[in-house]
Amino acid sequence: MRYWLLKSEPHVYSIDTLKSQKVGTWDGVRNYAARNNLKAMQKGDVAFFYHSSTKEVGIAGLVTVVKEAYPDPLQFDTSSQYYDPKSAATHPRWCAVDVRFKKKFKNIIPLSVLKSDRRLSSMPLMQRGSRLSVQEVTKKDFIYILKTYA
DNA sequence: GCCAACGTTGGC
DNA sequence: GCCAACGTTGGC
Repeated sequence: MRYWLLKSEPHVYSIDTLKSQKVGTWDGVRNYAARNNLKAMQKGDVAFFYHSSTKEVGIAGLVTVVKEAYPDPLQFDTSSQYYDPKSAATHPRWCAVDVRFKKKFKNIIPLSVLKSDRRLSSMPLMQRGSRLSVQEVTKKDFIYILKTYA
């Protein structure tokens, strides 16, 4: 079992949206490193739902992976902003996973709080310029964050 | 295959 | 809105 962090801009897709859907599709990832992480996710893995580019930047809650990587339908949808003309149906370039809502924290765990915790300084999230939207989190860091801040 | 230009991400 | 970081594109 592995642990992850999934970034989303809440005005596009928020934890509240997922909560009302119960199960949602994590699609639109168009970065190879992030995609490779999506592919590595397994059913039952747990991930932080992270809100980016918003007033309250930070970890909003928890999700579980319910469907492992499959071709992201949006890459073939010419009306989607995620359409990729270079992706062939026979060799899809991008993938999506399905996640189930697990928990919304009472309060978002702010990025600023995580950054001020020296124990977490090695997390990719803390590195300047780290833009990866799908990151792996070590078990140790994941449990520590849950216990300490959630 | 190099590398400059350009685009995007995302915190602040 | 600024700007640093970094991925992608495309000319050569």
